[in-house]
Amino acid sequence: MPEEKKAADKFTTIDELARRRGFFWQSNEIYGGVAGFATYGSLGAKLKQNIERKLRELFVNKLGILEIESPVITPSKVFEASGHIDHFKEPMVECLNCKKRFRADHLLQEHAKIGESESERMNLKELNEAIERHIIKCPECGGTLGKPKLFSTMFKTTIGPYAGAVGYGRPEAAQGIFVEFRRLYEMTREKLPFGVLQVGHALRNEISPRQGLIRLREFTIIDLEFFFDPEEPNCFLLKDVEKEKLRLFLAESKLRGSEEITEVTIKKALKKGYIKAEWQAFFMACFQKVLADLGVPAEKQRFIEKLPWERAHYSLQSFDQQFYDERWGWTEVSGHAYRTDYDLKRHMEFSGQDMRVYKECEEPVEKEQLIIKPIMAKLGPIFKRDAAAVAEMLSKTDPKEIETSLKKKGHHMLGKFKILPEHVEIERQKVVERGSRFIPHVVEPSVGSDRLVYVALEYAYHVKEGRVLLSFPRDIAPVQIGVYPLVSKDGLPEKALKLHKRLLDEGFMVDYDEAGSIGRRYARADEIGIPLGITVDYDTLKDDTVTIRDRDTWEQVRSPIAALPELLRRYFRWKINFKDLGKPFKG
RNA sequence: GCGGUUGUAGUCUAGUUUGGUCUAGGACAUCAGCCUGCCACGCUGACGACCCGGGUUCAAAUCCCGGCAACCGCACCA
Repeated sequence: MPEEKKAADKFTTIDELARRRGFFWQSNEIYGGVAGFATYGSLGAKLKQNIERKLRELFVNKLGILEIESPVITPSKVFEASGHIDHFKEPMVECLNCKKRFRADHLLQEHAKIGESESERMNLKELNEAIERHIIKCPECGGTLGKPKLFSTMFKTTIGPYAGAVGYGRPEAAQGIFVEFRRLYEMTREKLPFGVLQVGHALRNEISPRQGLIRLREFTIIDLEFFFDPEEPNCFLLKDVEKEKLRLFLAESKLRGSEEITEVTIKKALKKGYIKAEWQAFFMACFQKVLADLGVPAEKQRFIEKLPWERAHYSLQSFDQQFYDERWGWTEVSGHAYRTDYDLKRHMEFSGQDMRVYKECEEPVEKEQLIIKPIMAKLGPIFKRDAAAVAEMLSKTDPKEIETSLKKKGHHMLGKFKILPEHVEIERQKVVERGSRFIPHVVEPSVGSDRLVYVALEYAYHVKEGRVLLSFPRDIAPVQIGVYPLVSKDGLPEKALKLHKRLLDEGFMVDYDEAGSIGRRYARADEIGIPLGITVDYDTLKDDTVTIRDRDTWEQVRSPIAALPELLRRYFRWKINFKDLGKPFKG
């Protein structure tokens, strides 16, 4: 905009631009709005779609990852299994005097020497009793503490008319993938490794969301769950990325209080054990590329390793991908967690469904198996009604243990039951093992779509000669082409409208504008990041050629209309550059 | 949630201290028209605002209370 506000920071400037030009704004403004919700306007919605499309192109199209779409509302059982109900809430106490709030369990750990695992298992009543017993006062002012209460950051609801049917808005899209694992695995024709992607809304009832698109209560999450065999953890795509460098901010540096960045190739990061899973390293490289393609240079990116107590309950190792933000410093865009078999294992326990996969051995292994068979004809008369239970116990005990015991002592005690050699038949059987069952491991890259939109905006924002440009990479620009008559008379608008229609018909996102001077229209277009401007002038009427203008350099070339569709298609697929679009032209 | 600051058209803002000449002023944007022959030209006109709800007062954008929201700190951020 005309006067440049030196004082305003980039975030404020972008926020204002976004509202004015219709990228996004706060929802429900007419009622005052509530923090943490945003509505995208047509430009923002398109930008977001384009960014998501790029991710799909990379992961779904090129890497063959499956995409699914599952519901936001999820029965509570799912989050009991996933551990979110236990972990997505915090017991808080408020000081009755100074009103400051504290984590109840943290206070007990610090002031009552109660261990972390113990304090975390306590319910509110126990916490309250423990606080009273240890006479814990407010660490700030010494005031009396109120009763602890839980603050859940999941949105709770009831499903249907029954209050007992509790559901939650999902805080991540991942669980929608884990619960469908069996079917998805069948869809890959039972082959590992494979990945599943989901793009969708997630809900987190943040205590105090600020920062616009960066922290929303309802947002779009892109979760990618990649399943692999922990015994074959090698990433067969690693060679494509192993020479790429990552900037790591390792936990060990953090613990030392250092800000040291370890810049290493993927290969070295794995060799040195900085990153534990190859696939995780691979996806980290992918996301570094994604951010680079959105305009964030490598030196404005880093991966920060989470300290053990900062990690989610399901994670063995986590990195957060951060970009440098002028307002807030290093800000997370994506998280990379090694979730191991945690989720599938839990769903297996809670649902009773088998989440294991079957793996054939390379060669069948012949094994001799020891089998202890109860002779019921003998057990019955001796143990009477306990006979069945004894047989059951026999089957659950390690046969080897029974055999040695019988050999050495002449009997084996099963609880109070004394088993003698004549009660059982010992058999050695040859069994051929053709395979085994195991729970796959998972690495998860997870990225906030809204944050990507913000990143793209922040890094596209430029000021040239006092005018604002959004220099979006050409493949994410919400509008690709502007078509303008040089002046709005002498048949130029008619000619330009025809061209506009034709380009729309070719599948491009095209704007038409004839209001105001040509310079004004270029400026308007630059401000919403339209990469190319096509102008119909008096020569167009004679020879059917038009000028094409580059948003970033303001240079122009001249080209015949007939050649445009093919040229433009190739331009937007990054096959050719601006200069290849036509002959140089001076207006 | 707490403390501080703040809330005027699409955007940025004047006015708020000291209530009344405020029928709320300006700039930019937008729209209509003229103009316009390649980078925000100019002219004419139009549209458009006191965050919401109470209170004090003859009178409230202005003072008071409550709510909501934003910004900055604290806390939270799986």
